[in-house]
Amino acid sequence: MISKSEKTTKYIIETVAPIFNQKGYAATSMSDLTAATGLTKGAIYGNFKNKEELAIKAFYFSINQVLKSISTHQNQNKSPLQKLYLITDFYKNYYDFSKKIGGCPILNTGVNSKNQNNKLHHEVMLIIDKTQLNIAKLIDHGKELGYINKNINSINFARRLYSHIQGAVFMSYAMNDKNYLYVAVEEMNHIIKNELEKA
Amino acid sequence: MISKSEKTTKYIIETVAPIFNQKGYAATSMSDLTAATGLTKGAIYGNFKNKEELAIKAFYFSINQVLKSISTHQNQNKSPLQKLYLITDFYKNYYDFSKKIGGCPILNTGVNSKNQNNKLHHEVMLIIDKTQLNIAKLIDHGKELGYINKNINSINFARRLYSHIQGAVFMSYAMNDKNYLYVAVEEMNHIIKNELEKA
DNA sequence: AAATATTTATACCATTTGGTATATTTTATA
DNA sequence: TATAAAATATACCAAATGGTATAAATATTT
Repeated sequence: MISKSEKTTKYIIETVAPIFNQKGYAATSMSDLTAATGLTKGAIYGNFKNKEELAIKAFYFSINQVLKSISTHQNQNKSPLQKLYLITDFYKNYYDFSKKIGGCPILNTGVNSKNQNNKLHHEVMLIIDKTQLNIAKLIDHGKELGYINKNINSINFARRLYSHIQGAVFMSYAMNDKNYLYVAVEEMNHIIKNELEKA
Repeated sequence: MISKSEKTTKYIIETVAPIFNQKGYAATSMSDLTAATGLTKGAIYGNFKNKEELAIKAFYFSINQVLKSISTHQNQNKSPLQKLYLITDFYKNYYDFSKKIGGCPILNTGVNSKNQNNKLHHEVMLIIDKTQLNIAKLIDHGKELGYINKNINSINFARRLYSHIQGAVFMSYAMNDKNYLYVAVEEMNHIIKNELEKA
């Protein structure tokens, strides 16, 4: 059975995650967290060692919301090539999706933690590496099944794709304009079709 | 003649700009600024109304360093098409260039100021708009001179280019890897050649 | 060089910061 | 239901926060 403390721990992380995501670690104060949760510092420090531990767990929570949603979206199709298209398709709604969780955790924490919080920055790099590797594996799988051109470099293509996506994520965020995402998705779909798909 | 106070005002802005750029407005404290400049709060508040005014002037300084360098780089050639290639070429060295000024001011301030400091965020949007418009004008000029395909949408192309660049800027920054910039520049040059240049 | 104006340093302000010791309340066990 | 255990609230801490009044030092003007 789930204990009370486990529930509040979870509650704190969920409540606090969008705040850390939006403001960044340094700019988020303990009073921001107590105000949002309705709990006191005693309660928070009873469940977490310090602000940093909470920030890292909040980052995990935020990023897992993204990764889970992508994964669920991809389950619509078994084909690795179609799963690739489902990734770009996912980002069509990423402006509204990320808004709900306080922005893109990779973009925000990637920028905010650089030269500021090594642990957080390290986590960001791990997630990016992992995500790119997953895309590369998808491409490899597509090669095996004969859908994807064998003479393209999987990891390099994955990096290009990810870079392209994050550019549109930043632009739509900074400019309050979903269109950057729509256009980038169209462009990426073209690239997948022209460079990846076997004629 | 240049007065003493004008010199110190300039000195403060220059010294402080990379710090605001790196840490963001909220996470930069007055003691960060006094430590970096070697001046006291009295001196700083004698030259600036408050922290925000200094932050905005520091942002102008940082962004102007970027814009001036691009402009200078572009002066190598008169042709609008070649000037476009000189933009992408400029970003080949942007990892090292931006490192010297505390990172990309557009990326960093774009992320840090969102939902945090409306004045700064507004400035970021203005600069992005202005930059995209300049690229679009370059394309228009290329059309007039007959180098560039007339049936492509200038501003839309400019937005795509800028989005692409910022994606690579973010990735190289977050991952400490210049290669994202190199690859993106190659890709953009291809796109310019294939979509823009008249056959 | 003397007088004036400006700039910088010092010392202070109330408020907030992250964090903790302890008292109180709530939860789980017997 | 009584008791032990765990979680939360209260009250506090020293240090740091942005900002200011004023005194001291430095430029500028006459």
